[in-house]
Amino acid sequence: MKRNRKAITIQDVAKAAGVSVSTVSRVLNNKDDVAFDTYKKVKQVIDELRYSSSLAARGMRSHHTNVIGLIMPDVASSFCHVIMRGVNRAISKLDKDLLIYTSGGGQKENIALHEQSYVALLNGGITDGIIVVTPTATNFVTHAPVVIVDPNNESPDYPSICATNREGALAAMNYLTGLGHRRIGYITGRMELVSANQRLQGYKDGLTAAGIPIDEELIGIGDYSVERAYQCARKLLSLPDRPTAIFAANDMSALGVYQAAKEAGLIIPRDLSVVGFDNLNDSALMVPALTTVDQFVEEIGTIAIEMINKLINDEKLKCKQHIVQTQLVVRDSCSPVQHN
Amino acid sequence: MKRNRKAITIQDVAKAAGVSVSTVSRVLNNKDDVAFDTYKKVKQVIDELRYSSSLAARGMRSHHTNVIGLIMPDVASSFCHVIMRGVNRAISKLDKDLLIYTSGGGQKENIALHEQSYVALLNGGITDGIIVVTPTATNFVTHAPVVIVDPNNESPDYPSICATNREGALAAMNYLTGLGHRRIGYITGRMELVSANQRLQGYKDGLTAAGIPIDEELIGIGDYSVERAYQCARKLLSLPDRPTAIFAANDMSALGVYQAAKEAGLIIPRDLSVVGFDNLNDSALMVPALTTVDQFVEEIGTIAIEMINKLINDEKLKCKQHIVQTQLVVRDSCSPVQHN
DNA sequence: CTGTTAGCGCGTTCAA
DNA sequence: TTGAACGCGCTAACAG
Repeated sequence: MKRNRKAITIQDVAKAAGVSVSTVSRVLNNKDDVAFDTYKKVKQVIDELRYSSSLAARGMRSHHTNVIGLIMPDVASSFCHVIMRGVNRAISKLDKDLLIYTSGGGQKENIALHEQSYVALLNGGITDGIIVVTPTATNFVTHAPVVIVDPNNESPDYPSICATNREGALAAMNYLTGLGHRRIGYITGRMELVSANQRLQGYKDGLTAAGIPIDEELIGIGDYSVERAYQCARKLLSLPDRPTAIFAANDMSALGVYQAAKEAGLIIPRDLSVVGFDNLNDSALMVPALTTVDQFVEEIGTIAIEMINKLINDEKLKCKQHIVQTQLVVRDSCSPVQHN
Repeated sequence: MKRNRKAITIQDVAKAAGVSVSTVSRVLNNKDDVAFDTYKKVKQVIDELRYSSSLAARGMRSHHTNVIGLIMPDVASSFCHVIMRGVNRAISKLDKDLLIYTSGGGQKENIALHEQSYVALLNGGITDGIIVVTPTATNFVTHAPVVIVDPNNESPDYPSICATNREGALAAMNYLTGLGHRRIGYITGRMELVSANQRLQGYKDGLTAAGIPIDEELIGIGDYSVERAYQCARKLLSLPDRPTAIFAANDMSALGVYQAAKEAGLIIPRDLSVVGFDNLNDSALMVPALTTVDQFVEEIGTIAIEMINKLINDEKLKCKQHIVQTQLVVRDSCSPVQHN
């Protein structure tokens, strides 16, 4: 491999083709006022030199780059993967490119700063718009549009996408109470996010609807991670009057419950019913297959792209807050409550 | 939210602070030849205006950006996640930033083109160096350094990182043959990659070492995906003289085997032993916990960053091809062969 | 210590 | 239809 220390510029192409830089520029941008012969020749030289114009310079000059930025809280979670997949698929139909940044891996404190500095970074002429997923930061400095997936409670009203979290959680709870469960534990998500609050609300509403009083002891504060959920589940399962079912705020947390249950010698669903939220790929593969609330994460990614794209094109959004319907998916992780 | 259509530039800061742009630039880059008072004032104005310098312009001018690019084949696989995690962690200690691009989601044919266009894009002044993971493309045009994780067979000798795949696979095979297995199925990885070939070789060497002839019928061609592996496993398990053990080229493929086994009514490990490769988080959570070969993926990500960083600093690499040791991790998915 | 000047690579006028 | 000149936002060289 030859590592050409110097990049080839539009100038090199112009020289090699015997034309001026502006002509090359015209060819690059498919302007139609170029003689076909010139066009052909320049094209050929471009290929030969394997020239590719500099995103930096292009963006700086023309103030748009056809690149969309995506800022994710982490890379460990399936949720993020699926978002990425949706985003990626939608964008490939748009003839735009995608640049991703991850703010994870740092301290909680720094994440917000990272997020903010990254929207600034991406905005420095290399990105036309940015999608931020489950932000820790509440505010961003940007001159390009921003769309938020699952916004922070404190966020000003950026355009955003959210699922019907409360309704989904409620459906799950109705299912559980319908099976006869009355001691139902709950493990929350990252409570600074709108989604986590809505799901918790759905849990509470579900109890109320079934005439079951809310027992704060049955609510563990999680953060959408396996580890945290595992800790919460351990605590719940060691309660004197332990719950017969646990509703976890996302599938990862349900996985934590599985672990804790296994450790406690409890068989799911015989001894403990479990419901998750998200319906990512993993949930169908878990043993037993996890009953969960589908929030069509991939679709969320797709919609995010559509929204940001409209914003970039200065089109109006039909609604600033886009709502995605959730849906309960029943699998094998729940059973009627055992009386013995 | 106010969306300032016009970004604030270094000029605005200079004007507001009553100094020249170069002074602002000095402050930004922490040059030490600035009077403390001036420094303080400029800093303050920067904060007030919430100014953040443009990566594009900066990169174009100074020819380095402190940003490293990462190009990944997909986002669906845990492998990629873990790589990202390792990369992310290593980079946070370096005071550099990371930009990720995913070439996945497209047709096989296009992936290579995507990869190539992306190294060109990232190289256009916005990235100091690039890491490419399991490339489909074999060649890249770039003036900045490139490091490859798990290179393509056809790749020219870019600096790269690879695990001791053959040795790891051999260890797994020795373990299986040690348990008495003689009909051992194998599901390959993406055969255009060095890793996949080496693992297959380890499988074959393992058989040979145990005096077992190689039966091509027992080798299914996978691609590191769950789906493909599932298909292969189905075929293997429906063989008249079906294998008593299946070695899958990665953990995802092992998951596919689990599915096929379940469908066929086979209990792991009683009726079928399974070994994977990678040891990603998932493998410990599978039921039964998967015996697999750890290839320290997170460490690979870390090393990739170290390598690209040296290259960026024009330091010499100790070795162009970095080798990471693999190690067999025994869990619950294998048992001695049953004679009945 | 600070300001002035000259580009980085590119797209976009405006003339020719 | 093409080319020359200008400026995007920034840093580095050189003056002062």
